[in-house]
Amino acid sequence: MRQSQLFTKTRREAPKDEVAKNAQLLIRAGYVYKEMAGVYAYLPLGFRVLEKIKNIVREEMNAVGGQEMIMTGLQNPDVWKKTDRWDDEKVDVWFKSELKSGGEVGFGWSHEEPITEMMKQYLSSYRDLPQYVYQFQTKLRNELRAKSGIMRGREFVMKDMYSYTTDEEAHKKIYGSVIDAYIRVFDRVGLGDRTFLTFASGGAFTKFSHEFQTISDVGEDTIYVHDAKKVAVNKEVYDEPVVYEELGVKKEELREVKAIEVGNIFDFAGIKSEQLGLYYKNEAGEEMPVHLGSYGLGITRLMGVLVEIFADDKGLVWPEAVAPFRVHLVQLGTEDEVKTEAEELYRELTGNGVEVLFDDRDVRAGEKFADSDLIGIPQRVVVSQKTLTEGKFECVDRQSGTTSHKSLSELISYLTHA
RNA sequence: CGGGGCGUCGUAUACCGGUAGUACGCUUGCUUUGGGAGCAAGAUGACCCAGUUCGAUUCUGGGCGCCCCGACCA
Repeated sequence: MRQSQLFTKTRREAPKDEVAKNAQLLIRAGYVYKEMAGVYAYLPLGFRVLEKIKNIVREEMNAVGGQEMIMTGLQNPDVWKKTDRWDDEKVDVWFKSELKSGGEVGFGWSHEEPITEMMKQYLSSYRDLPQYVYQFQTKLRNELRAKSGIMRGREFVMKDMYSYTTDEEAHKKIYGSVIDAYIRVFDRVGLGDRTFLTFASGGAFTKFSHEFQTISDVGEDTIYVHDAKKVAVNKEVYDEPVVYEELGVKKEELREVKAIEVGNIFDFAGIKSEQLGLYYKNEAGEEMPVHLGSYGLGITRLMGVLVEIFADDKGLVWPEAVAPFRVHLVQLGTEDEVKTEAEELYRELTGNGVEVLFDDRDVRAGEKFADSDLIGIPQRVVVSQKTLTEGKFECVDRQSGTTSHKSLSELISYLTHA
């Protein structure tokens, strides 16, 4: 993409009321636009990052047998009444509205009820099971207080998967597979070494749930990590001896850190199915509740976490797997030779499947470099008289700052194989 | 929801009970071109409502919005 055609612009300063690093940088670099408190639009650059993250998650969910679909944003109150979660006293994040034709609707803050209700149409025999379905949905939550930029908004994108299985045993199998899939997701986006499978409170349904917590000072949670075993315990269940039995670790071996929840997986067992009436017939013809598991992963929050963890004092630094582009091609100067070479390189790279943001604007070098640093694309390739005289291009790694001079063929092989 | 803070061109930031200034951005022109350029000329602003006052962007009250701390976050 040509930067001269990108409608967003970078800014020198962040709006004064944005304090969160993720919001400051994402707004300054033109990735997001704040519509209102806790509600952000994702502009072309931000959209590309989201899509990169989603595609990684999508691949991993498909790999464990997930079937992608999409539920509705508007929800039927009747479904939630069956599980006693329509009442504002029970769920305090509801957005609700009235239909002009009469009656109420809810705005989806979660989807396990509607999906399970829907599944009654399709699951009736053990032969229909197991099924794993997932979606990327915009969740709407009437949070009392939005905060931390895109980390905790009233509107955010989440991947939620649901597993429908015959029994505990089948459930455990997929549950374990999803844990592995999540670990791969966090590895792939570059957070593997600081993201921990964490024991947490199970709420009303089970004794424990599992969270995926990424160590970060901006986190809202306190967890206790066991580095060798790569597991952790959330403070909320820290004192329960059962945890240590399950984990097989000693309390003294843990260290306390701040962390942010990026995923949460949950075992509903048969409870929700019983409430909603989702039963199947087993081989003996007996009616059994379908065993439900729920697997959330915050897509937009993950993007915020990546900003918080990798950004430096010059701006964003994207891990390659989620960067909006692979290469920031920067043309310096407007001489014919430079222009021709830059255009040629742009064609060559895109022709070889490399995603390129081409800064073809007629602005000064300092501004281009500053913008390039701020936008945070992994590789910067500079085309200028300075290196053209030796037939080379300057290549700068955003994260390390390492600079090298490469010929066209070296550059293409470097960018297409690395 | 409890507590605190803040609303001035697009952004940031001054000042003031009496013509609202600066920087960046934007428009036009010339120069400049490897780390957010220079000169010149422009365009653009007081969140809303009420009160006090000869006069309110400024003071008072209410509303709305935004941020932070806490609570909340199956």
